[in-house]
Amino acid sequence: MKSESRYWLVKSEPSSYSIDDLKVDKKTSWTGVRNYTARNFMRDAMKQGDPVLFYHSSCPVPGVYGIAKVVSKSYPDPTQFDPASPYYDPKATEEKPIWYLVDIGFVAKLKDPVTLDAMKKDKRLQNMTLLQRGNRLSVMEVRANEFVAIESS
DNA sequence: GCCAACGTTGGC
DNA sequence: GCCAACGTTGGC
Repeated sequence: MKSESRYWLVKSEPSSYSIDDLKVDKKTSWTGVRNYTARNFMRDAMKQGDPVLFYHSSCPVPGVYGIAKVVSKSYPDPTQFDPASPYYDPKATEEKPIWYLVDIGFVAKLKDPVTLDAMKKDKRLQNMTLLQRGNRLSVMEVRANEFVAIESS
């Protein structure tokens, strides 16, 4: 029996990694997430094939710029073991990793991004986690209807 | 560059 | 286990 997909949103600063970078790379490992809630989503809940909204943050026009999908099972984030990496975590060991990630694959770039401003004005999106006050999660779940509303707009 | 909101750390 | 201090995020 095939399980239902869940829907996700990942944030990235386009100056460090944009939807155009993902289009070129085809897929990338989502390294550097150092928040337990976001880690738990990647480690425990994100499954291969799950659709993902690709959100650009900290840029002139924040918003959803593309569609991606989960293309791997979860596995330990290798940057936690690398002393040269800004994401190095001295408390993590190969035997007892702390941080997990999934690979994200390119699906499509939106012809017109769905801007944060437009999302705030869309009645269908009022309950989105992204729009809740003070939310800073870099990986979060999206409801199916919200995903469709954004993908098809 | 400012600042509100939030997560994490560490002293007690 | 509390909570103040600190660091980070991210929109503006």
